[in-house]
Amino acid sequence: MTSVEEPARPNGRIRDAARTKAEILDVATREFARVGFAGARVDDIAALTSTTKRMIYYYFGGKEQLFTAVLERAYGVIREAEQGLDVEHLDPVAAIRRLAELTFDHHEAHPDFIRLVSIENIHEAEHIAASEKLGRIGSPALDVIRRILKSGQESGLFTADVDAVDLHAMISSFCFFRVANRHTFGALFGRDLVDPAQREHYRNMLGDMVIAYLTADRTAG
Amino acid sequence: MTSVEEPARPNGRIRDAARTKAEILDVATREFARVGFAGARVDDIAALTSTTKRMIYYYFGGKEQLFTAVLERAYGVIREAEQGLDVEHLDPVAAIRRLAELTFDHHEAHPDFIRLVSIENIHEAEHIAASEKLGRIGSPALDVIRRILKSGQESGLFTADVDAVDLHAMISSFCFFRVANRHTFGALFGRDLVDPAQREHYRNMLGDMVIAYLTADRTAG
DNA sequence: CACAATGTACGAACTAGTGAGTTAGTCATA
DNA sequence: TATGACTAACTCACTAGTTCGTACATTGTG
Repeated sequence: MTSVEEPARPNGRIRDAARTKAEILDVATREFARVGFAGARVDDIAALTSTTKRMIYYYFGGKEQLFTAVLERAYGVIREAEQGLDVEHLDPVAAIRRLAELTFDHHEAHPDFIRLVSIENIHEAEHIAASEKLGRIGSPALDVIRRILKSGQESGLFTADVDAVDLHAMISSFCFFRVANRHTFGALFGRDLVDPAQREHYRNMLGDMVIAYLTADRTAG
Repeated sequence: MTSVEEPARPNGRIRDAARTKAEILDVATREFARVGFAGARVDDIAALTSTTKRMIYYYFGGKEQLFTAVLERAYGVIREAEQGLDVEHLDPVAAIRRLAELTFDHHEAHPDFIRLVSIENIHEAEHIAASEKLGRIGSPALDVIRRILKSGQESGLFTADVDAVDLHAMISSFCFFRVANRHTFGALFGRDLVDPAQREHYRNMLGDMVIAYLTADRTAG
């Protein structure tokens, strides 16, 4: 998330378009994540900024476009995290585990992002579809998975028939569910999946699961 | 007048409280699942029924309680499906796979339920918390998992340190994500996780993953 | 000055919820 | 079985309060 404390302005410039836009995005991210798109109020978002509602319309055009801008930035953050991943020097097993843990850590650290994605799915990804920016971004994680998978399969460590997108879905499933469904799961089963005391346990469980799947003998029917 | 306590009016059902309530619940389920709690309009729900908005307030008290009633019924459906599960005669590996497939099938067959759960998580499970009915229901699936797990661990087929709630979370993760995040995943990675042609593939993948995890050798660090 | 950036005030449309009255079905009793 | 009291089920019209969006005025800055 871009921080509000922007470039140290020597003289306190009152007018700063970039800062105003960033502040609106910060607040809107929090509000949309908190109560959803329909639940969020443009007036409330404006009130939580140091500017006015007029600026939201001036810079973003409307509530819908504001939400799209929020999504674009949120996806940008995870893409950046994935890009910073360096696993080329690791063996395939360790590399996959490291990648899974990156997803695990990112999802845990960004519950607002998880909520936004849940919300966007309720809206059948219409904002992603409407966004040029989001339409054509790939996923660095996917590229990494492809490379690790290939290397692992060539060396015979991994079973041959595993697809990169599928593996990404598997890893995301676990990490996403743990954060997204924390509340219903906790209420129904009395267990907080995001309890800090259980963090290492679930982090290991994810890695174990993925590695077990990748290295399992699948001959038995 | 042979007064049967069943109001068995074959078709002349002008006034039928049970029917009216059920119809409201049906429509409300669809609407809440479609556009979320805040996005749903009581007037719209009423318009989609053959009764009036006043009846919603008459029977349910308000929008919030209507949503809770919708959730209660939706959770009841999956509980029933779980209750119908008969895996006692199977060996642990087959039993776990069968259970996982039941979850897989139910989630796929009830996307509205998945959406409602997503929505309820955005609301931090406040309706579940407010519901007496939902507060004290257990999960038949969990009981089944406990029994299978114990048997599998005693016979040495499964690794010893796996917990039933954790395994349930793992299975649910995969099944839930596939349906809930279908749209964003599809938009970003160009793959429809609920494509009928891929159904068997993902169904097998789930079983393979769970069994691999349960039977993996976890000695290597 | 020109124009980007910002603030104020307002309104049309919407939205959850209600007040008040009506009709259909039940039941006790003569 | 006819009648009238009673109540659950239902209809209609209304309102108080929101909510998104905008017209218009103003201010700071290069």
